[in-house]
Amino acid sequence: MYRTNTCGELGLANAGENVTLAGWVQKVRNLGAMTFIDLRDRYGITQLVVDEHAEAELKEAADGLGREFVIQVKGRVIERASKNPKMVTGDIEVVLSELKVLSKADTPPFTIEETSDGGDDLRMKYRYLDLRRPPLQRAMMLRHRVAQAARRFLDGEGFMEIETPFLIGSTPEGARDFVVPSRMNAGQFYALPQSPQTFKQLLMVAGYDKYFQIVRCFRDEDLRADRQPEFTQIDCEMSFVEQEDVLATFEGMMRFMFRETLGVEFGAEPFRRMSWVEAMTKYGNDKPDLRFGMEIHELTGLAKGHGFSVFDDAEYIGAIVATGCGNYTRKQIDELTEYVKRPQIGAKGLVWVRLEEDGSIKSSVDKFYAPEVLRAWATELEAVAGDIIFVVSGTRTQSLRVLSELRLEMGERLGLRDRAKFAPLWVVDFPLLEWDDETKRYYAMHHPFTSPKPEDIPLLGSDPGKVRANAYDFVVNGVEVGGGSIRIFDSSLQAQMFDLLGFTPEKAQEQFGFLMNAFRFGAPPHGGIAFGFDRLCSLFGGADSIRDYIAFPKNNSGRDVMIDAPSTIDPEQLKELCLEIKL
RNA sequence: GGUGUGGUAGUUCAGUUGGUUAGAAUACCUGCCUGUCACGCAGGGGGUCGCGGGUUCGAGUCCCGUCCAUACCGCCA
Repeated sequence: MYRTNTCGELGLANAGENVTLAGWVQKVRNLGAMTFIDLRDRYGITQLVVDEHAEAELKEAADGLGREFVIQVKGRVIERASKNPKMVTGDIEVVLSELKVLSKADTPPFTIEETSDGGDDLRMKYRYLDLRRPPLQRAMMLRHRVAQAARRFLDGEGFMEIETPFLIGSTPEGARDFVVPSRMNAGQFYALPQSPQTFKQLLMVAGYDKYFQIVRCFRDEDLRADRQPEFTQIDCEMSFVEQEDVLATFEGMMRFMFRETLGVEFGAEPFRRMSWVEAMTKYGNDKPDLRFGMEIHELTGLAKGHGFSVFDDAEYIGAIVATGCGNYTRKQIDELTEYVKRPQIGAKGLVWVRLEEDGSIKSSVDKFYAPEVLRAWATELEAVAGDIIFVVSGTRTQSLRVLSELRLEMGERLGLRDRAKFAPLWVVDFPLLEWDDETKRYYAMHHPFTSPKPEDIPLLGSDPGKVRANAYDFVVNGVEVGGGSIRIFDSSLQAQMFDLLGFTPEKAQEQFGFLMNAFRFGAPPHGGIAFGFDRLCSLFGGADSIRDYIAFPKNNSGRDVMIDAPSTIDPEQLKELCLEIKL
């Protein structure tokens, strides 16, 4: 037996016991006649002591230890002479009688501590060392708990966990596929799934009316802090349901998971709902952060026609109110102006109106607007003395985007985006289609199997851009945590959708024939949702990046710097696959 | 594909207007130390200043190119 106890569990109650411990050497403190060793495993740290009574051999063994050596020790638990209240095991220590080195260790390239001295790149290269650190261990534990909570809830609701294949066919719609060459079918390729979408729909046809899977998905697109080429979804689908049934079920799941993993309760009120149009109009964004207000208001009517050509020529003029920021200095305003003028945001400028405490009004456009006009803006915006109004103009789309970014930045500056606070939201009534100017065609905003709202079906022929979908996103704190839809289960409606999306019947048959064929054999009405599991974990953990919640993530260029992948392959392998590389 | 930021000791960073032998902290090694827990004290070793080119009497520092990392934009049905 390698150990009788872990390094996190011994306390005063164990005093006097003879124990065997094993773990990694965190730190050796040699005081001359006595030596302290911090022994670490994933449960905690226990202090070992080699005292003045120790035999020379033991003393020597202790002095020969280095950081991260793996050792096994035997000794007796005693109450400490000087306790450490900062440690869980700080009341006791283990007086050693035996010490055995199980495995020596090179000096690690960075410190294995709560806060490491290593940079991101280095820690990624030695990920297995970084994973020894408490923050990463907490993250992995949180991920485990989130997964188990989801499984417990779904199992309790009668959902079955069913696996779907990773080697599937490529579909050109949507994100780029990762492809895998087939040796046995020379010249042909599998693709890795971007999601198990079509398979879960086939499972519905097969009669497994409540399915879920915590499943890896693959997308060959550029990375972000919250985007990895392989990521995990909690993928769910149900039959004989309408949108309300799906929302009710998964609102329940989210409440359960927040309660189980964080102890957060949301009260009896149902989660807030907002149409896509409302989200875009009031927040400039389809995933609004509702931890704070600061809604966008349109000023086009009030601000146009006063001789200020920037506004007079604009398609849209909109504003937000920063409460209590009327004392902003020129420097602070300039900073914000620079912020919104950055190329990623792309504002042309930022107009401000300050409502002074004495009732007067100052603005950057005083030349063009009389105080009464500015006061009318303030009334429209419900701004009061001490507030500042920021106004942005341009095209509607661009201005809303700028206002959205400005709102989030102001929320950040004013400390309104509290990580301990959670604002859940369903965004509903998404448009079914999105027009693309470049290719002059409609694309499915969600995916081509999303059903239109029944009352909007007549518009499919006349004004497809106006058709709303039975699609919904689950948003928390401005993060899109999940999304789904009620699917089309009627072959003729599906054919109409493919036609709208520019598929010829032959092309549709070629790519999605398996699904359409299946629908001919009795398809139940169905719908579902998928949650971004990594994002849920980072949301629960209060982090912006999902990388800390993935044991072995890829870096910004999609590389695994630890195993150095991707890499070239052997010419023999290429030959077997009938592939030739031309760069 | 694009924009910003960064690359100097094992590690995290500083390095002035271009100027003597490139520094600090930490880690590592040696010695001392009986209550440490960020142990302490004394000493020591450790550098292709990412790489390539250019300007200059002289480049870590300026210029050009390139590679790597990172955040974002495009992209992500």
